[in-house]
Amino acid sequence: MNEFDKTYDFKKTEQKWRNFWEDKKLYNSKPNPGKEKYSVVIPPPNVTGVLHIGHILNTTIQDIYCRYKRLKGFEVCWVPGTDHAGIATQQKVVEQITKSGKSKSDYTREEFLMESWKWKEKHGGHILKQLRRLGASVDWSKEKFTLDEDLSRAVINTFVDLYNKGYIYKGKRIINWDPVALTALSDDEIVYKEKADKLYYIKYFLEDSDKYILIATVRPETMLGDTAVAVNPNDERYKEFVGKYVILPIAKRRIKIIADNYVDPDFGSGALKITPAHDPNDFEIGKRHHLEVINVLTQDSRMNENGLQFEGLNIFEARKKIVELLNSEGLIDKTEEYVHNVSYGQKTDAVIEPYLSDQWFVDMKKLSEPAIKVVKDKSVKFYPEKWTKTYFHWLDNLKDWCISRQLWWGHRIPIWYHKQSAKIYCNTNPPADPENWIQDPDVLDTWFSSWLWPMSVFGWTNEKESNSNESLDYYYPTDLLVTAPDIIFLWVARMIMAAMEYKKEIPFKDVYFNSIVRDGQGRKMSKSLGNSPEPIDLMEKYGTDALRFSLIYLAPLGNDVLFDESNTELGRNFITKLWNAGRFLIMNTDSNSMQQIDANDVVSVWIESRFNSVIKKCEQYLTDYRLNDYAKTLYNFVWSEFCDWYIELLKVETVESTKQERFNFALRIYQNILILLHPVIPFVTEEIWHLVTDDSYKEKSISFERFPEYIGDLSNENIERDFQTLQELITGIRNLRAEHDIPFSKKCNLLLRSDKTKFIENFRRFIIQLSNLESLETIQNKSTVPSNTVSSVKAGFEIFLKLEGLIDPQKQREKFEREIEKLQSYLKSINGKLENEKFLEKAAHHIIEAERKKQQETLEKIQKLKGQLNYL
RNA sequence: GGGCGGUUAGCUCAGUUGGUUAGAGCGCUACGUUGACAUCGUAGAGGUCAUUGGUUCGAAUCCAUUACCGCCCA
Repeated sequence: MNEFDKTYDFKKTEQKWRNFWEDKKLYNSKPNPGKEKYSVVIPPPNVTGVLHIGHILNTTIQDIYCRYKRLKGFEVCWVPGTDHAGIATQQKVVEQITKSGKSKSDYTREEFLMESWKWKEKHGGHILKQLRRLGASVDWSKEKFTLDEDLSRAVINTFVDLYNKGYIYKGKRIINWDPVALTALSDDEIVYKEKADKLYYIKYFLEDSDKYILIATVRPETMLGDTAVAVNPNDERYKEFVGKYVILPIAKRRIKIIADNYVDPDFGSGALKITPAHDPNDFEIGKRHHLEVINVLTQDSRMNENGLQFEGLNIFEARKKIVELLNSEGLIDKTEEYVHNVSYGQKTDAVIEPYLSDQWFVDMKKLSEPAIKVVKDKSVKFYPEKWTKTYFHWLDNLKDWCISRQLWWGHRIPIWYHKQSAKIYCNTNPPADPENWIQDPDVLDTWFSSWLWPMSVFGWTNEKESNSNESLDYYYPTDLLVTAPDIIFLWVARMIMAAMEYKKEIPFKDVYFNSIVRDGQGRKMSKSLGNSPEPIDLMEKYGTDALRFSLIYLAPLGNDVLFDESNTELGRNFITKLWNAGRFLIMNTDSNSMQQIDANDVVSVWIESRFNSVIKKCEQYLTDYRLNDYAKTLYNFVWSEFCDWYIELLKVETVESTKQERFNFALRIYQNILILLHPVIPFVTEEIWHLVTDDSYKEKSISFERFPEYIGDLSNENIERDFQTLQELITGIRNLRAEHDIPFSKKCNLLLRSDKTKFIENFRRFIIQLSNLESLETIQNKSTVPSNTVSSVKAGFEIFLKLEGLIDPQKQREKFEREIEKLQSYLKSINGKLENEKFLEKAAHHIIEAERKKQQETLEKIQKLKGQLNYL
């Protein structure tokens, strides 16, 4: 047997148990028809990802459920993996290439992909190593990657299938175009910076009229692509113009004046030039009004052939020339200084151009209907439920999903265009005559593979024969998904859609949206702010279990958690407490045999009753996904009951049972506490488990013990009530001592006035030892007490403490008067209720009874205090 | 602008279907090393539950209003 050191040293143990679990493949799973399964798929982190505190919370929650269900006897399977993160990975590879003095254009697509795979082999999966460190009880043999051969097949087959069903189409859309990198960017790759610009007010004359409308714009160079002028339909100033035409300056084109609610009458002149090719809002307006779309820019942000005499100039030169020309024609009414947000490419620092381009879309309408239904009818349950509102709101306002990305790293779109004809070929296999076709260069959005994840990790490839296999049939649908709420649309909703489309079955039963972890000031953890504590550092400083426990303790269901490094102390201190309790028990136990011992003394019966209710609470909280309550329940029980009271009571010699019986029983309770705590703090509970069990457990893990069961018969209300009285009495005595500055080390003489002589005799030894008394005398109610005592009233007992020195009667009197006053105001509020006829008429019976009882007790206490006051 | 959520002790937060003298951790105060534990023990101080109004015998809890804060979507 190992030794219990004075404090728990996680550095010595964590690695040991991590290896023990992994080497023995304890958490590997295979379909076992004899057992009920519990399956979870990890939200695949990005291969370029590094562990942040949010992952710790997310992973710990999944681990708690996997470990809990294992302890409940389920066949648990937790699948790990990563996604290929198209944009992020490609960026990393480009960075690497740039560092070596080359550029992406020096590589062919194939060469670039080889570099990407090399990068992935070298750096990818780092985050999984970090999750391993966290103790995640995943099945490593099932690790998946979204670019794995079979998962890729699922993606391509799904594209082809949706294309053939007519759900996928190609369309024009405004995207963020980086004119330097020559690629579309996602919104995440853009930074906004404030920029001082000029707002030009340009006169657009009405056709055949000397009236004009003023148009305010910061981008006059795009006016060559204007195809309408829009005003707000409620704007009285322009009502008469709607439906008429203006002549666009310079281009001299005739464009219509339209009315649209989008226009803000208070901005600029209240009239807006509409350039559908160069502004996403204008594009939407253009669609609504069937406007022509005229692109005036090239891919590198120069004026194209539609730029007339300005063709070839970049946007800044063109702007200058156009303003000059307008000025010379007297068409500029005024200019204003204007500060606005301009988007720049994160990497290139180029001004991002909203650019119209061809993209692939999924028509989401039909896919969304079953997805709404299964959440509405609670086949899929959200925890906390409030997120269903966000979910429905999004689905009700669903837009089509743009799935094409101008990248090389990812699943290439299985579309080929015929070189001569306009024919399009869509198939999982390339055309038979590849020389006559060109494949679409784009790849699919990474989420287009993630949305298949709960199916594809179990071997589903969207081929007929893959619809049923041993793994899929056994593990699917999964039981729980734990994820952050910010990807409810990007991921959760789409997984449900894909599952309903292809499996005709939900992908998971429960969805737990974990808290967002913020810093001490409530800011989201972010790399640029540098406010995220490095989880690995915290794990090294406080221990992995301490970090896990602290986060769970602090993260209530549904609220964000503000996390500061010092919070980790909470978990560390708790673990030390738990450790020391075990250490003490072992120090006092001869054998650590695992034999069943029945409680045969009052203290054991009490703790068993208390522990029994803790089991019930823990199970309920786990079922309800109230993890911080689960952690708090155990924290409070271990610290405030097991250690503060039970262990202290254990130290008291009684005649009822031998020391060995008492301590062996205590050890049994303690072992069960370890099992209850194992899901949240796996390392330390495994370590202690091996210290408090005999050699036959040497090769076993606590992970496969049985979760203790709640047994109604073990609850004993009478004994619990007695112990509550005992605790109040002892606290009252200690309190009285503290009030009179009697150090705890000094033994006192005590007198209890009460008729509950039997109670006092039963608990005499406990009262004496836990209050450190020299003597304990009992006298009947109404007996007189010797002078030179200080007193108080607690739990229905009158407590008299004999003092050696002089007593200050004035101080005593004031104390009593204060207390009586407080009780009387309390009594008044109770009387108020009991004298209220409506209360008596309408309140529930047990509420009234409780008030009567309170009234009675308060009256008695006041009486006793008054007696003591008079006695002074 | 639309949607969702929050406001309880100095700080961070619990408070489950309305019925407590409104709780916890940290911090604070006093005392303390009795053979598990100073990463500790014992005791204590500290709150008009954001505002205003309503429903009710009874509101931190339900409804409405206002103020402030946060998130998502445009």
